[in-house]
Amino acid sequence: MPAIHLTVDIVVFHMLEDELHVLLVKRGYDPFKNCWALPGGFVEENEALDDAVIRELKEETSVTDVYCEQLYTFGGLGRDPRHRTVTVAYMALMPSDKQPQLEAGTDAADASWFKVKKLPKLAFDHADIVAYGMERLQNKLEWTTAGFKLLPKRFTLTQLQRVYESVLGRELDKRNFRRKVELLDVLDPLEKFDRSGSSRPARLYEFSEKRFEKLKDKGILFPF
Amino acid sequence: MPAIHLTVDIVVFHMLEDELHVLLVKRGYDPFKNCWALPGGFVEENEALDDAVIRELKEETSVTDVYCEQLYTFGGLGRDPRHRTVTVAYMALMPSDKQPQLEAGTDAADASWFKVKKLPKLAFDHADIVAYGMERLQNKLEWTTAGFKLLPKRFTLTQLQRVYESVLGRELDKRNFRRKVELLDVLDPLEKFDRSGSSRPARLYEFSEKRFEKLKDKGILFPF
DNA sequence: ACAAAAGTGTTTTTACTACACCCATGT
DNA sequence: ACATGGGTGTAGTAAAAACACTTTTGT
Repeated sequence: MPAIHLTVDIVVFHMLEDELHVLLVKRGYDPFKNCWALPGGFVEENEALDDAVIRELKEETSVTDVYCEQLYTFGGLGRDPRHRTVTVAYMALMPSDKQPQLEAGTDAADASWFKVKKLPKLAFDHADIVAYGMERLQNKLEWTTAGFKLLPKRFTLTQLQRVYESVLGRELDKRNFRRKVELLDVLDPLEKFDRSGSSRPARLYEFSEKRFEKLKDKGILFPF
Repeated sequence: MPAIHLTVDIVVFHMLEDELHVLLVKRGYDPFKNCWALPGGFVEENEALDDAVIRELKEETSVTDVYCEQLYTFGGLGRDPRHRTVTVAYMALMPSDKQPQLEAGTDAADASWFKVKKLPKLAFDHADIVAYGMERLQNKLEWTTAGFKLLPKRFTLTQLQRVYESVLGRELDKRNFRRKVELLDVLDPLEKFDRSGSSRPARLYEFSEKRFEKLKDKGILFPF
């Protein structure tokens, strides 16, 4: 059998202060020592790919139960200067109410969040992987309910709009956005309000899985 | 290093008699001896993933220069009863004017085309892979110019419509389809006609890469 | 009272759907 | 002359885009 090393790398997206961020770890060892890179690591022999992702996420953020999705497998020669390494890239959507404890893992000296608009130089071909993840997230946003997976359980419509704006990289019209959301009919309005701002309180909403399922039954798959 | 075997499997799509077909090979060895399976094989240590696909395609069909695209990596446990095997699935679009010579490869006793509507039982999880490929092709058809890659250089509008109908699995309105194609403005009409039928000859067209590039410059990315 | 974000409708434009007949050729 | 697939236009409907003011709270 050819000695091909198999790893997973994860683009973890997270909303901080109305801006989309990505989790990076500072590498403690060569190659690319002290360089920022995506969290990830080797796949074990008796471990499914998806389980490797869950394990790595837990090791580096102590967070479980986040949405994960496979992106693409990068298998060119010369990705890793030392070995032939093929990596299966994933993205994860971490809700903004989860408080990840960024722990220095085995081969990670440090970890922190970076705005997708201002990323440092990355190790390996990880810049390509992040770009691919962004593209996927942008597409998913318009076809699926991925946007809600970046928000806490209760959120305001403006928060939701900020997710869309930050991911798509452009401003959206408030009224058209809200009409579209209302038409979708997957949000439950609450009798609670966000009073954290210094202006008129904003109504809080919850995403309703039940209503979303009804849409699918009607054949209206992803009206977003 | 964990002993994980890495393979590629390819869903080769091809139009035959106005119907979408998939290439399958009959396995000569266990596991799944005499069972139909997707063409594919092990990735070599000094070979990029994409090159492995090209090599396998050439070995089994003697065809080169076809459009290939990575689909998904299947990495669950127990896919292969003997080893831990991770496979990177690809799809290929073979134009209907390429005449593949289906050769009995090293581990393929036989090879032939099957209508996607009437597939036999497949080895491993290859049925899942074909289903995934179909889904991808259907999506690509509406957003990209993938449809043209299944046709010969010169084709009639009806041929093009048959591709769409066969991939999407439903009939389309002739006039609406033709208006949409005209609006796209990526076809060059020729002063040649297809006289193979026993009725009025149909005008032949060529896909124009130049015009397609212009669309992209205008920001109209994929109007299909 | 004022600053700051929340909330709310209408019009215009554009894309999508449905639908029926004549045309050019081979046999 | 006739059978066969090629070729063409219009009207109705639904979705998308552009656009400005009033409301409610905290300070």
